[in-house]
Formats: sequence, C-alpha cells, structure tokens
Amino acid sequence: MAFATACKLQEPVTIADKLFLDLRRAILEGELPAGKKISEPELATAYGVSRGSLREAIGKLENCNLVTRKPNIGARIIGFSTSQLMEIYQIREAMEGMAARLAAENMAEDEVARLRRILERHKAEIDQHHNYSQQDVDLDFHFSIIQGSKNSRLIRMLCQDLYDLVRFYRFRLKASFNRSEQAFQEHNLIVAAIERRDGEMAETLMRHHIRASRDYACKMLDKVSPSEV
Amino acid sequence: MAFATACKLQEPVTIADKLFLDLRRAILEGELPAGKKISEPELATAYGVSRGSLREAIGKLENCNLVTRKPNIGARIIGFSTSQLMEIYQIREAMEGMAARLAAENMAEDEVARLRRILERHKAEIDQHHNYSQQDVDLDFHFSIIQGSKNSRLIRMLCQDLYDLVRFYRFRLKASFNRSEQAFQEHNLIVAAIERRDGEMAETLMRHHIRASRDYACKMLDKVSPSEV
DNA sequence: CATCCTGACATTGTTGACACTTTCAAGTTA
DNA sequence: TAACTTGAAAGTGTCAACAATGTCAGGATG
Repeated sequence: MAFATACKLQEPVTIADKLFLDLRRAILEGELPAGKKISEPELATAYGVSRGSLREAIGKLENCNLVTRKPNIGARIIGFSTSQLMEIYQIREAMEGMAARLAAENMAEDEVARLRRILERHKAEIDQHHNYSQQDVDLDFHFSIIQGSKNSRLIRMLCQDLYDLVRFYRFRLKASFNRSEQAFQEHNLIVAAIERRDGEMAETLMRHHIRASRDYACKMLDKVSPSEV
Repeated sequence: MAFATACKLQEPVTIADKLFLDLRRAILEGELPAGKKISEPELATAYGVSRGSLREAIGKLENCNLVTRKPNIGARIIGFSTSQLMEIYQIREAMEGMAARLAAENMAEDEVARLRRILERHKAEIDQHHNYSQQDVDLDFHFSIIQGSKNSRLIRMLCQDLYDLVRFYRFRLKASFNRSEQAFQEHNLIVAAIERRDGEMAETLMRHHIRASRDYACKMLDKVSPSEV
C-alpha cells in the first residue's frame, strides 16, 4: 500500500522499532483485539524479546494512541466507541481542511498530476467493484493531499498520530462503509479546486467531504447498533 | 499557573513520570538549551536515576515533540526555526478554530462566565502593565476554550502535544512579544461570539486572531534576525 | 451473610551489567 | 599531505534479576 510505504520513511533498525511496527500492524488488523489488556511477560515471550524492548515498543504505541497505560496497572489496546470516532472526524475536518488549503497553494505541478491519477484509479476500481481496494485508494488520496501541504508537523500529526486511529476504526467497520461513488464525486471537486489553486474552496470542499463521511458513518453505526455507546 | 495545573490531571507516581516532568520544565524554561545533545549517562547520574528510567522519560519527551531521537546515535533537544514556528501557527489556526466553534456549541454557562472573568483579569493586567503575567493569562484563555470544546482528543492533541511547543517558543521569544492590547480586543470578540453561541463566527474570529498573532511574530522575527533560518 | 483483614501470587517499575554501534584520534600508506 | 585503516573510548541498545505495587482468594469478625 502506497500509504504505508510513503508514510514510513525510516527503516526499523532496532528491535524495539521492529516490535513496534509488528504490534501496530497486529492492532490495526485486529489480530490483537480492541480493549484487550497487554501482559508484558506474555507478549515478551511470544515475540522472543526482553521486557525492556517490549516496554519501549509499548511506549511508542502509546504515542500513536493505540494503547493506553496506567502506572502500576499496565497497558491495554484502545477500545472503540462512536463518540471517539466522532471526535476524530471533527479533528480531521479541521486539520485536513487546512491541509487541502495549503496543498492548493504549495503542491508542485507533478504532484497535482499524480493526485489526478489517483482519482482515475479510484474511478476504475469503482467501475470494477473492487470494494476491498477502494479503501486503500481513499487513504492514498487523503495522504497525497496531506503531503502536499508541505507542513511537516501537520503531516506528522495526521499520518502518524491520527491516521492510525482512522485505520483502526476503518478495519473494524469496513463492512458498513460503501460510500465510494459519493466520495469519488467529492474527491473530484477537491482536486479541481487544487488544480485551480483555490485554497479557500479546497478547504471548504474537504471539510464538507469529511463531514459527509462522518454523517454517513454515524448513520451506519446507528443502523448496526443503535444502543451502543 | 492555572494552565499547567488544569492540563496535568494525573500526579506523577512513577520515577520516569517525575523525571519526564522535570526535564520538560527544564527544556521549556531554557535550562536545557535548544539543540543540545542529551547524554544518557550524564543526565542519569545528574538526576540520580538509572538509565532505564531516563530512557522512558526521554520517550515521553519525544512524544511531546521536545526531543528527537535517532537509533544508535541519541536524543537531542529540538532546535527552533522560524519555519517550524510558522507551521505550528498554521496547525493552531485549524485546530483552535475548530475548538472555538465547538466551545460555542458545547460550553456550559458557568464555563462561559469563567471565560469572561479571565478576560477581565487580562484587562486588569494590561492596565497595570504586568507584562510577565499576560502570557499566563493568554495561555489560560486559549486553554479554557480548548477545554470548552469537550472533544477529549482535540484537547489532548492541543494541550499535550502542541502547547508544549508553543511554550517552548514563547519562552525564548518573550521579549519580542507585546501584542497584548490587540490580542485582548480579539479575545473580547471571540468571547462575545461564544456567549451568543455563534460557532461559525467564533471559529472565524479565532482563526483571524491566531493568524494575526502569527503575522506579528513573523514581523518581530524579521526585525530581530532577518537572515535567520 | 456481608465486610474487612491477610497473605500468597502475578504484574509492573527499576536497576546494573553486557553487547553492539558509532566516533574519533593516532598511525600507516600512497 | 591526503586518504585510508585501526583500535580504543564513549554511547546506545538489550537483557535478566531485584524491588515495589496491585490483585485476588481464603478466612476471621461483626
């Protein structure tokens, strides 16, 4: 997936880094269930490393907001709740809106062209009903715009901190999400605004897009489990 | 300072936590100079703790973006650059704008009243030329609005991740910053919008306020050191 | 019967020692 | 002299053992 590769610039050189990536993948792909308590001795022996390295890896996971720790009690995988998902959408609306504005101002021409190609790929996969890869192409789209903002800290906050959570939720709700055609239309408008270098409009459209995505997710969650917190 | 106390909910119970808070304060207040390399053995003996605890504390500092680490090479305190400061302002514009919108929608009446009182304190200190405490009152103002958003993740991202950096820069540039009267007027407008529960306007005004603050900082930096990166 | 102690067990926090990598200066060679 | 090699020193990464804390079942007490 282009998203993962492009977002992870540095190779894992140390054991703790490798472990961190392993555990992150395991959490994002549901191998380690949400809400589960992490037992340090258990995991350490399972992965064949010492507790020290594991603790360092857990520390990094805490930074990604994928686990929470309490002193003298331990770490657990985050749970998922509708309210937390809504919070994430609000933050994405603000930050990706800004990213779209900056991308319209700062993206190089070839980057804009690449963005347009992602859109074409998206359309092709819709026509062929490749539902499984539409999520990847969607991530690529958002990721490219974030990169285009050229704001290194914004990029880090979104790609490293927030999008892990997005993927965490997306993986667990993927069955419900099939808004690709509508999303494609909205993506189209955003790219057009970026091509016109209209930052104001790009931001407005991106915020609208993410709000629509939030509303859709909210409706789907209500349908699936109306009583769930 | 109300900001620091209210933002730190949990007591430091573990050695690594205490060390983390100590080091964070030392960095924010310039005790440890920007850009300095951190020697683990040196610091560990200086604080009378083992390297393991120190490394855990450094990990937390890395999460706050106050130090950067490279494998097998070590950690160093972040440096400061105008471009990085501008990036932070862009992110604050987006996120605090959203926070102000949500605060207008979600703040309880007594919280709004408290906000108004902060403003009165601000005015009193301007009249008495208490420049040193105006920065604190400014932090309290922004912090209260962020809290008022009721978005727990937004609060965490701003208060824990971004505002450490704000304080890092503010401490090192405090001499140049004397925009309190203008800032007070802008704060006034924002509170008025929140009191009217006008989220749209609160966001617009907050974004304007932060952009004005950025422009001012930019101008000051140019005046002080036009050639600096 | 419910509540409170109590003590053994399991888990986390902390430490010092060992292994590996980087750095840097002295010496060698073209 | 400049560039490369080498070896020691310093620093970081990793580990296993110890100390401190939290957990929970069993029994005593009202």
